[in-house]
Amino acid sequence: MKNKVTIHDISRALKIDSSTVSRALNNSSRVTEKTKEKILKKAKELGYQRNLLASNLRKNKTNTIGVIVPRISRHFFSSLIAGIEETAYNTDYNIIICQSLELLERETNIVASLAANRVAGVLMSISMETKNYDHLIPLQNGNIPLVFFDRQCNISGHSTVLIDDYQAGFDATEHLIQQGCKSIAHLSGPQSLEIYKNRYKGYKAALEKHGLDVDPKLVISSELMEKDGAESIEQLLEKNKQLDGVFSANDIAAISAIKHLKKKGIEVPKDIAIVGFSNEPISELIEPSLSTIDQPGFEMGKMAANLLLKQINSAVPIENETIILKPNLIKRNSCKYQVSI
Amino acid sequence: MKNKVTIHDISRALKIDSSTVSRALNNSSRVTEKTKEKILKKAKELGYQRNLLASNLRKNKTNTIGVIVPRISRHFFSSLIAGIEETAYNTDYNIIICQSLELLERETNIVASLAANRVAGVLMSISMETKNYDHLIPLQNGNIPLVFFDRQCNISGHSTVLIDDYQAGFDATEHLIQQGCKSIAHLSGPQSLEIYKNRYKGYKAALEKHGLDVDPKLVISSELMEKDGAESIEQLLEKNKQLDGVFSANDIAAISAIKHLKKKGIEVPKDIAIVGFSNEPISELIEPSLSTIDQPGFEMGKMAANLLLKQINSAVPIENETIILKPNLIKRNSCKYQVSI
DNA sequence: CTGTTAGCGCATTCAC
DNA sequence: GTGAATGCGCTAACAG
Repeated sequence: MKNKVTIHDISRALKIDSSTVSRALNNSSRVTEKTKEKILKKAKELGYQRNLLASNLRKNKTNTIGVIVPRISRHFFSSLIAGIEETAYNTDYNIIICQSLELLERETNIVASLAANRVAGVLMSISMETKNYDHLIPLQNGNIPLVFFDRQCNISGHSTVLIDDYQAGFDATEHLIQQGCKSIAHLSGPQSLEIYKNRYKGYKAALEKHGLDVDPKLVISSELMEKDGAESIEQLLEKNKQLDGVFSANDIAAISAIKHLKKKGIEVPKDIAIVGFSNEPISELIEPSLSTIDQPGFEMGKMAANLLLKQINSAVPIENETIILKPNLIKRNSCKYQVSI
Repeated sequence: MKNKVTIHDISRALKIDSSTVSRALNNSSRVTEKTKEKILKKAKELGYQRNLLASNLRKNKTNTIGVIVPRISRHFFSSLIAGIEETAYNTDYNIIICQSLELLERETNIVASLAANRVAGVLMSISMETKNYDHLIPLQNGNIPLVFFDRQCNISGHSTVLIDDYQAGFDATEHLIQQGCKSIAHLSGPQSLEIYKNRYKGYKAALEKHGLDVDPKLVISSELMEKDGAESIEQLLEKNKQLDGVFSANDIAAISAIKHLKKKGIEVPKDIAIVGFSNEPISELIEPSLSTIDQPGFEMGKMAANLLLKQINSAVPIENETIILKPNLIKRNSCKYQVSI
């Protein structure tokens, strides 16, 4: 049986005008408690359910925010989404989740779809493929606020939440140095993305601080996918006589590299420490000696959502903010096959 | 600058009635190719963007499906969501993601909200707290199709996608037996949920098949949260002189139990094998000996979404289906601290 | 405080 | 094939 109960039904049943019913249902102060009660009672009796579509159309705003991530199933992003959902739930917003899969074409379609759905705002982490931002125009046209997270975007006019990648790179590398590593390699990502540039800068800075050379043979850039980790570590071993530590700019490549080493049973002169990002609860178990630098995904999600809500709820355009979160180095003991950040 | 371009604007500009514009934009066959072209051109020129809110209100249906999971950040669910998103994207649907956090109250609110938003359908995995299903009535009232996944629900009239939990429990237990374990404990979940009942049944069946006793002292039910794993393993060690293997009904508890054992440096007479669900890419690294039973989350998401779409797109109510996916036991060598399923 | 009026933007009847 | 009229369900403006 279809639910066709509208405010008019309860208006008719009570001989009260539908506008008053609407007001009562919205808990307006300009309705007597008595009539409010009567209306609410009748509404429940008839099984009334507000049609938010109509309400949103009339008000020309929705209670939905769009979220675009490269890949939902990566733990950093899923915990980030959890953070967004948490604050959205508390403020009566829904979230629409979309994944770009690092593809510009998908990102373009998604943006258009979100704009057509008149979302109240958009939170996004741009794809690796994205080099210019024409596809974001529909949001601009629709006057839809946009907040970036994790991956920085070179266009002005938008708030951003980032992790201090420089610091993360620095901390990770310094940690390896403190464990006695001298010859430390770096698996880096596409230099078109700020996050990888900054992690690399942190790596360099830590080496320099401790008087170690920055050897180009020790740095390999890739897309940091599954296959890249194994390939890169292989190359590194070939090219370098000595290799004490590896700082990986993400977890996927780090894990792949470790798997590769384990599979080949490679014993290198010194322990290898590999550092990438991961806040998997499970990661602790990999090695008792594991050190990690946690990316605060959940926190970041909450902050990004709050930033966006501020924009949504302010009548006038407000100043953009950039929030930089500190990564969290969790040190453990030795440094064999460490997976971290 | 606000995007206020409606079909009326392009109607006015072209001196063609808005209804024709609407038809053209919907690619109706009852519009000349010529006028269609003119209209599409003008639409692009003016930067027209269809207002899906209005369209949906008029058609009384949306292009959005709601997804309710206990917790987004658990890998099984996030990869499941990725599967749902994939098929949704390909069929021009959006997905609204909500997490119940295993709380009935939240689940209730979420259901009401989705109903109010007139989603086209709902995919859900009920929370552990959910014992009856009154809170699903809004969906029924709204005639909104509902498909369950992962966790079975004892009400009829809905399609379901499940993993063969009996088989998973059986496989995991038999694997432990084959590794030489005789005294195998089981960390089970709330017996109100079918999945845990069935995993337990599989456990029992495997023991019986191999002529081993089913000892009640070896079975502990809990909510399988972080704290439960450690507590349960502690209790098991206290109560049992011998303990060769443990089959854990989920990964959270299993990981917690392993951590606890490692922390206390407990050496038990024989190896302990702990089996829980996890398809983390990282899990392989925990122990070279790790065996896992993968839950096909992505696949399940796709299947569930397809089932729902079938319901949504059929004019008449269609027969319910139950799809049972096989778990995937990936055997590795020894059986020390195994985390799987 | 409550009722009246008038749309939000679109799609779907009907006519012609 | 196209136009004119109508209303999806709700809220906001204005009266009173």
